[in-house]
Amino acid sequence: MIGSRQKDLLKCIVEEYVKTARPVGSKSLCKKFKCSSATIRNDMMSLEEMGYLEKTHISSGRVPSEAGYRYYVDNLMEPKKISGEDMLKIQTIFSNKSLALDDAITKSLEIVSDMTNYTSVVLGSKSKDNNLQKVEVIPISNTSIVAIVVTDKGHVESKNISFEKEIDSTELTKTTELLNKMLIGIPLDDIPSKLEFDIKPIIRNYVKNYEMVYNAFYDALSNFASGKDVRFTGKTNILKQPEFSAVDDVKNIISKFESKDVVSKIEESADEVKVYIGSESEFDDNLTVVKTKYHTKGKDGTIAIIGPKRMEYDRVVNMLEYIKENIESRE
Amino acid sequence: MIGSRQKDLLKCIVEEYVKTARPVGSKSLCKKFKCSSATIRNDMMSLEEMGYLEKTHISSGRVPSEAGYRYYVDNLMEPKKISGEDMLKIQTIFSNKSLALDDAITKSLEIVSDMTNYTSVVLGSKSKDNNLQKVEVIPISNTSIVAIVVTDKGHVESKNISFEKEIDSTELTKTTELLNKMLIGIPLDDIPSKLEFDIKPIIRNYVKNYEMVYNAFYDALSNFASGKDVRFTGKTNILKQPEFSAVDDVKNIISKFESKDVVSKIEESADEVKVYIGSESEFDDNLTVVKTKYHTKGKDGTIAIIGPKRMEYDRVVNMLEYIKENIESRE
DNA sequence: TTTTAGCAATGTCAATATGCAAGTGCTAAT
DNA sequence: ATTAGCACTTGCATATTGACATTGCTAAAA
Repeated sequence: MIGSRQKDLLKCIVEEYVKTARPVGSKSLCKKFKCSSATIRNDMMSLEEMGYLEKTHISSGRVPSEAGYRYYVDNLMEPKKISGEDMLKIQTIFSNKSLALDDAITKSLEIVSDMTNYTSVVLGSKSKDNNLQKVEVIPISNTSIVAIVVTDKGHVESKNISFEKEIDSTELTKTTELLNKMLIGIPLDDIPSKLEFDIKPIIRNYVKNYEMVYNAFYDALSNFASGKDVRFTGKTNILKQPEFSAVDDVKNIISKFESKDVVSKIEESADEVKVYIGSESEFDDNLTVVKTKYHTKGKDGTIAIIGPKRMEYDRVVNMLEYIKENIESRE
Repeated sequence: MIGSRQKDLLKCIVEEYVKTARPVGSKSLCKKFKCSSATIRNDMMSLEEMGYLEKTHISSGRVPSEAGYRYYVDNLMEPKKISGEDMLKIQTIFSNKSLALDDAITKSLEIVSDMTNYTSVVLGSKSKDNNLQKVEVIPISNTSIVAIVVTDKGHVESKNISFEKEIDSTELTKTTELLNKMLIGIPLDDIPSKLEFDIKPIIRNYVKNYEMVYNAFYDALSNFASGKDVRFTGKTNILKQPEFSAVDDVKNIISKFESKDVVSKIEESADEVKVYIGSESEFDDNLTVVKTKYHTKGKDGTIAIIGPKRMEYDRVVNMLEYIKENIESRE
């Protein structure tokens, strides 16, 4: 079992390493623990045997292992009160009522990125719990229109639709009316099937060229249902961290940020703030992702901070909690 | 003056260096020019004195200088017919009429990115020559609405607007009607001043709480006028090029791609395909930007390819020309 | 039983040396 | 105008070295 002084020691080593990015030697901890370096070394050895510490090479100081960070986050870390100044900045953003919630979230995470030098991500799911509020059609020319779809949560998507042949405007109006009559209030997810099974049979009967019109709307509406929206801030911040001084690492991380499946890797289902260290992150073994789901009337989403494993866990966790609170308490 | 064999030599050196990324030595060119390495060296020396070649160090082979590339592009490069296969891919995209032009452009540049391993950019200006077609207002709740603005070219922008107090729906309708009556057909650029000087005096008289409503619309509409839309493809492609093997270069380039003023650096005013080498690019001394403005009925924009100075100029220029043609000939 | 002092062992890191390969500039001969 | 020959310069990859940090172990001390 891990002893009490060993816990203190592990905590010290993690925090020291987070601060300096250099392996921590036994000598440097003598004063703090009022004992000799040999004693520290003995404890270090135990901690290493338990898997909490590692050496970069045989005669280096110790560095926390993934398990070490894990233990630190779960058992040792003390909540670090977010500074008054930082708190104020974030609060100011959220109390500015004229700022749309989405923008407030993005802005607050920009601040966190700046303060921490990590990368932050906002991931909003558009379709969650959204019902169709209105379909609008605006004619642009004889052969093209813009279809606009609005949900009851205020999300808007538009699609330019071009037709092969000239389109009759009364046909369009009819179709639009029909769509509005039958689809208002329907959850976005249900729309594709509703279109196929309820609308299609009707439209076929009283709109000529119905296929052309129907296909266009089908495209526009079902596209909308699946949209996800990812916003990174400070993508390059993380590259400033000293652990990423090798070209390949840098390229690797950047290309992971650009990759298509970023959404699935970041999306979070837990309601509390959770910490995924290294391999736990499913993202990159050298990175830690701290994230949480937020939940508002209008929208669910994920906010996340991405940094090196050597991260200021206490600070980041608290900031994220604070932002989550601000998001959710803003009615 | 630059002699005829020297021109051939410069051409060879550029093309060889583009292919191999290694300084070109005199010996390697003997066979091709049917003379000894010493002769080549003499010519190389002249070319160096004229500023077209450089050495990386005193005993290395030669590398084209910026002026060398410039001369190559302006005088030596032969148009390299784009391969039938590549041509087909691009044509297929553009002939698919159901794909919106915007998407076709993006897709075709994705292909170019893949084929060349450079980075491509599409930059569309939203406001250019766009006139307001319609303003729509959709109520979401008692205190919030979505304002939707559509232009005659089919661009759509929406903005969520929250009000401090409950909003009267007839007030909104009145305002919307007024806006539509007075603004339809007006170029987007002129809208902010029109709002301020023509609309404000009227609205003040017959809408109570007019300030709240006015400000919200002012925000939404003037924001719209200034939007630009940038889409990168293959941001990390360029990092695969061997010249970017130093961490700092990589970080530097990535942060330039992320920076806010990317638009102004990429935007092009010339109608032909133009090549900006190194410092000419105003972007980064180690990069070349090949770009052109395209012009369609609906929209102007810029397409660009970003690569190392050591770029396959002939190939890239031709591809861009081909895509430009495809864009513009698609009525 | 726990802690400590002392010491050999082992690794990093930076500076220095060494040899090889590539390619040049110059000179004198063709 | 071209060429052959040669001394010279540099990069690069590979060892060599010494200074330094830190460890593990052992045996003595608390």
